[in-house]
Amino acid sequence: MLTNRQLLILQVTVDDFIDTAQPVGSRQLSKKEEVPFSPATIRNEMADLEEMGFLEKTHTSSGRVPSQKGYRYNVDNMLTPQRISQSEIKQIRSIFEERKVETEQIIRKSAEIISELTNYTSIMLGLDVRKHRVKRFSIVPLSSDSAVAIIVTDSGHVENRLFSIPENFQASDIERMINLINERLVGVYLHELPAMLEAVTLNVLQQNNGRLNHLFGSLNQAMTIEHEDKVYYGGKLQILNQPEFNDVEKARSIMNWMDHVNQIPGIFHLDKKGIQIRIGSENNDLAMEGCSVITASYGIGEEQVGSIAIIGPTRMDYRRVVSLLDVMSSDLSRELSKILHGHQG
Amino acid sequence: MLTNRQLLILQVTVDDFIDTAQPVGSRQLSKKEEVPFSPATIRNEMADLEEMGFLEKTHTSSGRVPSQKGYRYNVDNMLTPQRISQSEIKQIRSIFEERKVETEQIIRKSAEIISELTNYTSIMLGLDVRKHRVKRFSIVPLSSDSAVAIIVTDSGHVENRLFSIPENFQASDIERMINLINERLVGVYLHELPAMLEAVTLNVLQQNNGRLNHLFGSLNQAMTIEHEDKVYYGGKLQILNQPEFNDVEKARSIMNWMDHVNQIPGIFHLDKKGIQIRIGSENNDLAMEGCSVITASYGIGEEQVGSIAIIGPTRMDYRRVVSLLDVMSSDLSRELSKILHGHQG
DNA sequence: TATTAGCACTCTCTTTGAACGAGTGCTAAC
DNA sequence: GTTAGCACTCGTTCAAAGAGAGTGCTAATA
Repeated sequence: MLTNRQLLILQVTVDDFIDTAQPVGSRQLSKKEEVPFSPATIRNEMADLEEMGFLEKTHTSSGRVPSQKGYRYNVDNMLTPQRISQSEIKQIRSIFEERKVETEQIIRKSAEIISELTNYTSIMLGLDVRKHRVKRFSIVPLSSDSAVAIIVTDSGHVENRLFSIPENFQASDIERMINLINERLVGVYLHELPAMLEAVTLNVLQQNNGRLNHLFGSLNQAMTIEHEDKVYYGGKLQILNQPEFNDVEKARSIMNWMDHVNQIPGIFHLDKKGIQIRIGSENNDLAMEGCSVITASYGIGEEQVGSIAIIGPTRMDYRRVVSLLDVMSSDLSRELSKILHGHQG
Repeated sequence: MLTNRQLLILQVTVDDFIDTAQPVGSRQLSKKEEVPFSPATIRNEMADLEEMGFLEKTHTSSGRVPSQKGYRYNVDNMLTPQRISQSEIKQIRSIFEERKVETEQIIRKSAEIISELTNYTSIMLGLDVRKHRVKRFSIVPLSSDSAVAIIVTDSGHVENRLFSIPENFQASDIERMINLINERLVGVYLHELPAMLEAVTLNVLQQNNGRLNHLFGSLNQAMTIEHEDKVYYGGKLQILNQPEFNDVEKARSIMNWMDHVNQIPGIFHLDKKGIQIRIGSENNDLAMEGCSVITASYGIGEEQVGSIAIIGPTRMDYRRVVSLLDVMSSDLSRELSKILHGHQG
């Protein structure tokens, strides 16, 4: 479809614009070693590329700028991986150095480091607690009418909920409840928990334990509270360094988007494994006009447990970011498998 | 010190500038009903006020703008409380309507609402967990070499820490440990916990329980991890609406300040009760040049347990914010006392 | 004596137009 | 097929000019 020369010119134009943020002119391009053509030739090719929709002009006599389609083509067909230097790999590995067992710490630090390496803002989704399994359930009464339910998962995560105790229940009732739940619900996935709890409640009712029924009812209510995904940001303000966000209005809308990113379906809950790139309007959000999001997922074995996102202008260094995310996600997968399988096994 | 007329002119100038963000001129002032003087008179008075340091000019022939000293004087001597409308009070009360028992929810919502009411950014410090008391301590082993320690406080807050189990310890050892700790440390303040745990460890050692000693050592280590204050933001982007933050550089530095506010001593850990106002450089931070912070503390009984901060430009509506914070903090104090005393009693 | 009107002056902001530079499209020459 | 040349377009920068808002000072006024 594109001639080799067009390919070259598109590539160099995109690279140059990513680098300088300035529209690329034909004269300027022809000065580069990689481009052994005269400005006039380049102009002709650029005109063709523009006609095909890969390049755009900001005004009649300006240089060219890659269009969204141009970036897309570049990303799909011309993206050679960038070599990640040893020192950068070392920096990534340093995340796991401290023998941290707390996955939250690891994720937090990962977000920081990937942001430092890319100079873009990163957002990481915390491990999806709903995929953890119940290890131990317990209840601590606080007063005569309230108690806190605690669930420890096999990964060491602790969830807790306050719930109220109906009148006339005593410690012994609660003791029985704890036992009932631990008997039946250990090993259950957290996302199955509300349903399973419901089932246990029903069972209790059938066995004529009518008394306990109220207690279970109250607990059920507390447990159904939705869990909001926890997100960790790295270099939240990096995005403001990009010249395209020099406008406060633009900056505000992107910051706002970032603050609500966990409520946006499809950003993190990827169906596909691996790395995904959304350019400009592909994000389906006006606030993200001019922004690209690159997401990578990592997992334990075949199961995908989390994802990383990098936010930048469409004029983003896709090559570098993709390569870095590649290293990062596979390292994360490996290390988390070690840590969590250790616990599970 | 100031004549009544000067006082009036200062007041009106401050109010007008707070409202419009434009330098206030003599002609403009003389048009107002409250100011029955000619522009020339006003000019004379303004010149005097400038000489005294209460007003400033942005350039030789501009109108006047309150100086930091001007705001300070206004705040200290001329701040009449603003009446808070019934509907606003209703809005504040709505925080407590849902019979939430989870203090975190209450604080989160408070941050939102105070920000909505003021149109400034709010920051709230979560209840200081170190002032809670241990209600129950427990340990859940995750694998042969790790376990999670869980502390439930009298307020229903749950703290947890992963720690590693040295070799050759069994469930029975851990059982003994839990019992030892629960025997001695229930009722202890969380901030005393590390020291108390240390004491228990020593005691264990003296009683020739040398074996358990290692286990305690590992736990101690995990428990000393510093607790970072949890902060909740309301309307984080409100500050960007203010014209003084139209500059991205300025916006970045204030956002950065906000992100690290919990590491700044003296913002939240007030010694004084009540409402405090820091204007511009009184915040001791270059990033906060041109910003004011108003903090209010709330508490349970005599004990101060948390605080609210409102961030805005120095050109902030002090009158309104102070009045709102007043209502808010006393409401919070009252409701939290109800909830937490309920548990403690 | 306190207040005000009048006036010259200052400074910012906006508009205007000219000069400049970078880039384009087209045509003709290579 | 490629390139040199040329007229043209558009954005940017700069200086000058004018408008507008405000000031300080002085003299007139109540």
